Amino acid sequence: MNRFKTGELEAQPGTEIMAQGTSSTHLFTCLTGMGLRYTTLEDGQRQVIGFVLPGDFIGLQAGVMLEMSHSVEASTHMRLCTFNRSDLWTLFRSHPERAYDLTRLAALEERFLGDALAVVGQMDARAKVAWAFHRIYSRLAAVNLGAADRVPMPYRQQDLADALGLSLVHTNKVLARLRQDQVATWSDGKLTIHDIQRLAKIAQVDDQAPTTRPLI
Amino acid sequence: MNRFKTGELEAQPGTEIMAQGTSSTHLFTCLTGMGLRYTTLEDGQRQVIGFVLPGDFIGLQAGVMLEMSHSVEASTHMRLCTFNRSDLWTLFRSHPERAYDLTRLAALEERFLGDALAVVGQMDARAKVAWAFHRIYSRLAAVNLGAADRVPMPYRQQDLADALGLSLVHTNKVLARLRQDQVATWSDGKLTIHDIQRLAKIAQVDDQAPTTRPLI
DNA sequence: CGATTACTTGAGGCCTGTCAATGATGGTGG
DNA sequence: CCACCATCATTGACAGGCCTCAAGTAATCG
Repeated sequence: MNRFKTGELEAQPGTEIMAQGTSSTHLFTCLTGMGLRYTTLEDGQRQVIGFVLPGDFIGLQAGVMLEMSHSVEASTHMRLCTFNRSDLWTLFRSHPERAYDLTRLAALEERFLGDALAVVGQMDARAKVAWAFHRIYSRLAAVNLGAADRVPMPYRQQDLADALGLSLVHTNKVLARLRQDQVATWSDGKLTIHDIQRLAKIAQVDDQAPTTRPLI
Repeated sequence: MNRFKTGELEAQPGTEIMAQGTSSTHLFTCLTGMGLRYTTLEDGQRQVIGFVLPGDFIGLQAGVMLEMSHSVEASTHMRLCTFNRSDLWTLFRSHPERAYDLTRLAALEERFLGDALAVVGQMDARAKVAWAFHRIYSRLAAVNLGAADRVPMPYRQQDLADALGLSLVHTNKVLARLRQDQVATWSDGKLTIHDIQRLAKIAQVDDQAPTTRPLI
């Protein structure tokens, strides 16, 4: 895969890596750091589509369609591995197994989005926040980041609120309650899980082995 | 593409074509009829992930991952084109341009899901319903089904409610209001658009050219 | 040290969910 | 042919979860 790598890029916190509605000649893989995917509606409201973690591929849509449907922004300092979009077609011709991985990755993203949709559509605020915590925690654990019960979560409460379809104020109150109930604490960019069992129960997920992600 | 076709299948209304959490040796393309994709949560609540229309591919997840994250059900009588899952890998080796289409399709689904997430997360009930109407209408228009202002929509109000994260009762009241306001009427499985301009405005979408879908 | 950003907390109101009852339609069996 | 039942759509009443408004604290920065 390194044959297609064209270089590395550093992004500072707050930088917009890809912009909704635009194309891009480059695709990325996140090496270190964390970020956000989000769409902005016509009336200015923002929906956070997902969180970008190390190992994530960025810009598949720009690669195979011509336009990104969402923006990607760095929340922390990020190191990115860069590819040329034009090499993507070459990869499909000469490396079918890599192309297959890419498709699997797209299907995995689709699955994640489906899960998120179910959460945002059906769960109440407490369950939503618990689910987000569980997702962040297990995904970071899968790439060996953070300690046993403490992982980085360098976002703002507003980001979480926009991800879950909640207001900032209500999100804050739910966070306070989860903290009081000794389930999980999120402060200073760190998420600490106090009771993973109860968290999983509130979030309605069975706490099982994480799915492995193909690396691009 | 017909080289991979292994046959056709008929499904009656209410039939579960693929089940969440299971694998499948077959993949499908919807030829005629309409259906639903949905996930069922642990507590029994249902989230409709999307609507299956003629031309849609079914089972990509079962194809490249080993498990479906959602179920697919026929709402009307459906005619399906069937493929063998094992042929998928062959396709990647021998027909890279088809494999590319498949990936584009996956990326398109991801985009649709992202849109849906933004709608369910950010919009109020009236806008949600208007958006769903607009989506169904424009997607069906893209495949030349239905008349100028009237398209088939063979779902139940409960299906729409589960798609938008609303209760059945409230969905019904919003439908009544859209009808009274002469925006759109949905009854007897038919959706009639009275004022596409206002509908698009309520749904916060610019009424523009539909995106073309690669056919598998 | 004023300005900015992010987090916190309280009060009040509305959008939406829940409960409940009714009507409409179609299939089924006596 | 008509009770009987199941499914779906409709409507009203009421409650509650969540949003909005507002104010205050804390931390960072030029």
